[in-house]
Amino acid sequence: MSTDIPDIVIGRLPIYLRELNRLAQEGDKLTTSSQELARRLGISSAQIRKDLSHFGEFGKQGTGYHIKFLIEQLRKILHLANEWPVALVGAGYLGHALAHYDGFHQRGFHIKWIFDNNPQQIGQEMGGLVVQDVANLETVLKEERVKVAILSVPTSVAQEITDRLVKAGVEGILTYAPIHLNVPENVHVSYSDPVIQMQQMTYYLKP
Amino acid sequence: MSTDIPDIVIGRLPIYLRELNRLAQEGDKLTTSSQELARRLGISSAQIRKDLSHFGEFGKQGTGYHIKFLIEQLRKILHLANEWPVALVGAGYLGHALAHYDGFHQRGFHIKWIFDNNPQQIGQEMGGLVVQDVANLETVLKEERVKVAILSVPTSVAQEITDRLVKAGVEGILTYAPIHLNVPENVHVSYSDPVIQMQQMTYYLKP
DNA sequence: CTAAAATTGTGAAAGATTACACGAACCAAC
DNA sequence: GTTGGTTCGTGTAATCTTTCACAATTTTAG
Repeated sequence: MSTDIPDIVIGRLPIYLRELNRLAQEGDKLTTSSQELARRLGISSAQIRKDLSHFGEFGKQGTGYHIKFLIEQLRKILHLANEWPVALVGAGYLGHALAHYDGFHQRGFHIKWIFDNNPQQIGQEMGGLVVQDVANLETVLKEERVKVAILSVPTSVAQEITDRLVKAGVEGILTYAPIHLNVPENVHVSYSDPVIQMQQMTYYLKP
Repeated sequence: MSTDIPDIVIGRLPIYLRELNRLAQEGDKLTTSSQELARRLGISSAQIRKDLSHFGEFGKQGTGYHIKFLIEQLRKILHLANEWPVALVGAGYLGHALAHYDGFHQRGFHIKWIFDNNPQQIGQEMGGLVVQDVANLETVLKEERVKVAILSVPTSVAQEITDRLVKAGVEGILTYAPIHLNVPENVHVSYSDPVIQMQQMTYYLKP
């Protein structure tokens, strides 16, 4: 009931969760249907039902899904019941933007530490936190048992910092560095490179 | 030879291109192989060969691929021969980071305009550009025939700005707003929501 | 109470993607 | 030249993913 669920299914659950939260906030109704979600997300209703069916029977025929109940179920499935403490490495422009983004807090993540190696940055306040010396990375992460980190460092040091994060016990990394990272099998890496996304789009456009 | 190439194949081409550029920069050799690329990117060599075979025969048995030649081919395939002018909408923290990111320029994109609706921001310099009033969005985009835009605006106005971009002729949008955007069929949207990525990872982690 | 409408969960079919494995081509060494 | 080691491109098989379509259940309306 657990490990054989396709990654691609897991990948859609947060999107369902996000839309369900929007529905809950709109506050028009208590329930929704796979069809309504499908219409709002531009995917098929059968896929939504099939995806959810991997985890249980959350709906009711004729009625659909109770919004708040399904939100709770998805939060449990995705291990979002408790807030995840997150370390941010790299306090450049992007790190700055991430530190100030309030979307994390509302959706299960709390950036609690920011690290950089720039003496000009260390000690400065940023998004309610104080930038710490990256030299202390291992100490803090081990002590606080931090499991997830966000990487917004220059490409040249991305692999090196990754190795240090992994050694310090981190098991999930969201990286903005435009390179493939080598990590052990038990560590999950999620990539975000805007240029890759742009280059995928331009294939479909006339120059 | 064109429209029947799977999206998922197109999605990997920029990743190959990125790694090829790294190889070219390292400057050790003139050629590489599907095996070397595969090892460096963590995917199978057969997949790389199959993907490339959709577009032609770029390699040579026994030798592999000429790095610079393959880079040129991929750039053509992805329509990166000429630089794409890009409009950035939203000059908050994230817009700020994007405006200062030099990775665009090096890889085929040039952010040429920044728009915002905040009078405090309008007229200010940002990443070598002057923030313009979003009221002028349509005028500028139509006049300059801008095809791609990056959206870093608050969720509340994302759909509204999207509609305006589409009306002004934009056909590719990279959005950081955490909602699904409704667009006509001919418009391509690429999503980037860090929380979605984090939530996908936490499924695989013990809380 | 009954009939019509809505909606789920799912087995089976269809479709898409990846991996396998091998002939053909090329190179290097002797 | 011939041999041995590489590597590509690709037809086929295997695997994975999506869609279809329908019985079962629930709600709504008369």
